[in-house]
Amino acid sequence: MNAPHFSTKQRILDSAESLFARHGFAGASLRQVTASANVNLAAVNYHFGSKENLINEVFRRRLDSLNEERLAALAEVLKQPRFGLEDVLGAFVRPALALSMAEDGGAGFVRVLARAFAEHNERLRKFLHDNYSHVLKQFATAFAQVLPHLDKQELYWRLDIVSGALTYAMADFGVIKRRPGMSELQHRDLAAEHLIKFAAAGLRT
Amino acid sequence: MNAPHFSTKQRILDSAESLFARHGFAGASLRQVTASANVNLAAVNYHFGSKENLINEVFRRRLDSLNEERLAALAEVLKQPRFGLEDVLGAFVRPALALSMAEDGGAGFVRVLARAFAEHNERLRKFLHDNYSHVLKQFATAFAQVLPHLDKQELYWRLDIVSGALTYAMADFGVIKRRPGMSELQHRDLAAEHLIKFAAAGLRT
DNA sequence: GTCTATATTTGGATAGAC
DNA sequence: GTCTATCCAAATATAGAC
Repeated sequence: MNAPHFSTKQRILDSAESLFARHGFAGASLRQVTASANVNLAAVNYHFGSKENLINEVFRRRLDSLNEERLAALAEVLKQPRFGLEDVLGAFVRPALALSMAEDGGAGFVRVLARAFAEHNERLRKFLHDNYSHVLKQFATAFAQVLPHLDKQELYWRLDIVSGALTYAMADFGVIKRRPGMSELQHRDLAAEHLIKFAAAGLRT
Repeated sequence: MNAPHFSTKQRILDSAESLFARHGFAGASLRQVTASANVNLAAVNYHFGSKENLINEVFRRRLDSLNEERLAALAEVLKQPRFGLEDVLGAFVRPALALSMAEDGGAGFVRVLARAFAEHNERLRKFLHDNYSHVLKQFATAFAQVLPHLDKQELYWRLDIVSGALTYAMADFGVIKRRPGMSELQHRDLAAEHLIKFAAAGLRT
């Protein structure tokens, strides 16, 4: 009859994610994090070594699965004989949107992601590049196929801007309440449609 | 033969703007700011009273004129017998885009603005609301005229999301180098066109 | 693996001389 | 208006008992 066990590490990650979303990486202190997680201050350094590494692990926990889902969705799209810009965008947007509307705190993480874009932090960019650049690469290849008129350099900066704007928008979408009489799924699909149309306009022309 | 005189206050504001853009409000310390401005540490509290108030003044210095320009551009639009969504968006986007491409450090400020959106900081939101809510209000009225199918609540959250995404995109546009053989003005107009199309897609439907 | 206690650094703010 | 010196709070990190 015990409550399910949540490890100290898990609780630290949950609290850190939530506090980083609300106050930023520099703005949230380890004291706030450990207090909110009901663990001892020293636990962070024991489990993660440093605040910097804790930040990395907050990203890794969600990005490993999020990016797997994105790549799986992209693989499905690529199987189709004819696919368009909206299909590729869907593979990028839908998994993140699902996360931003999840019950388990995923909404907080998307806001952390949005912060990471706004920060342009060198150290963080390096970590993300080291661990997930293959995802960006595969998407860039797919985008190049459906946007053949853009040269490589132009494509890259547009993707950078559009993914940032999209992430920002998704971070806010998590907060939007759905219309009464609309199912969770309908709400998500409608949001995805809007976002995809939004992003497509930023990439085409 | 003296170099033009820049006051201590000006230099502090310049340095603060640049450092807030790069490291965030919590991430940039007053020691960094004063060192970069070549002024004494105590000067910040003498001239501004507190770090919090320094942040406010960094915003005020640019937003007063930026928002004036936006309102003037909007007034021009409203004079026209028939105007559309793109016209209203242009009045919002073009002055900010000009700032983001200015020589005098305005690019840094647009990145500070983007951070403010990502932060969702309560105190900062209150300051911006207290000082500039009349601008948002006038634009919201104009947007309501060209988007009559959206109810008030829906319009408001869309404006919030779109203006955040736009600001994020503009912050990055400042860094984009223009194509060789394209004038400064052509480059800016092209960027504005893209951004307006981008935002229009997020608002229509 | 978790705690208390503490070392060390850094940051915001102020007092008081000039 | 500007400087030096300093106070005090808060932060990261670690040492060592349990």
